[in-house]
Amino acid sequence: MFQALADPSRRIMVERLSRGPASVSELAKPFAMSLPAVVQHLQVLEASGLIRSEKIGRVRTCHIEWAALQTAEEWMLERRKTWEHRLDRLGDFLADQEKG
Amino acid sequence: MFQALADPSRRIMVERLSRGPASVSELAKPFAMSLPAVVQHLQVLEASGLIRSEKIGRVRTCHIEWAALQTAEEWMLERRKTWEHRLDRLGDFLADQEKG
DNA sequence: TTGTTGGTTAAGCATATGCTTAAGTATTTC
DNA sequence: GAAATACTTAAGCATATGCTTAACCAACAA
Repeated sequence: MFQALADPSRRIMVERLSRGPASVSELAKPFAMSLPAVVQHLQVLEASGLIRSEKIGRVRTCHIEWAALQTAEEWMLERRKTWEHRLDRLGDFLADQEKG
Repeated sequence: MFQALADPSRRIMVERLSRGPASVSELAKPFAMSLPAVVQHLQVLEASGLIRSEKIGRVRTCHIEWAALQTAEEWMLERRKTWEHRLDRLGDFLADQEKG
């Protein structure tokens, strides 16, 4: 999932999709690359769970799967919590030093 | 930066460092890979701004650069805000439909 | 001063990644 | 039904990535 977000083009696609669903060719517009390349990126995003897509007629529509993005956000949060907890303990230690 | 977090080994290193600073060999312990491999990972992390390190005597100590992790977290947040804003507008639209 | 520890440099290698072109296949639209 | 649209499949290719081994260097420690 972090892997999927590692590529700048894919992040742009996610940004676009956070503004609402879009078709493959719509997503391809801002890029100079070929359509198959775009589709490959979308496959990576879909495999990672970050987006979902369904095909109606001949157009495939993609949309964000919010839950997945939340997972990544939670990982960050978890790191920060640990970090802050550590700083708290350090603060307690320093306060104890002062007292004692 | 997302690129740096894309690798599982590097994420484990960041997790370890969120619990406090550590030396290179300390960070290497949980891994089966060679020391140069670990150092290469640390170089990627440092280049991305996620960690910093300084060498004292012969031991290099690494610690998290919190600001960078925050940047990634903010990106996620930004996506969610856009998404929620979109849902709000959709809600307004539906409410208007109901009234009209 | 000799060895050990902690890390660094350099070279090489296998696989993964991001892209391309060329040739399909369904669906509309005219 | 012919042409255009919206992808899809397949093959190939250049570069990046993650790792290895082998040698090296600096700082302690015995």
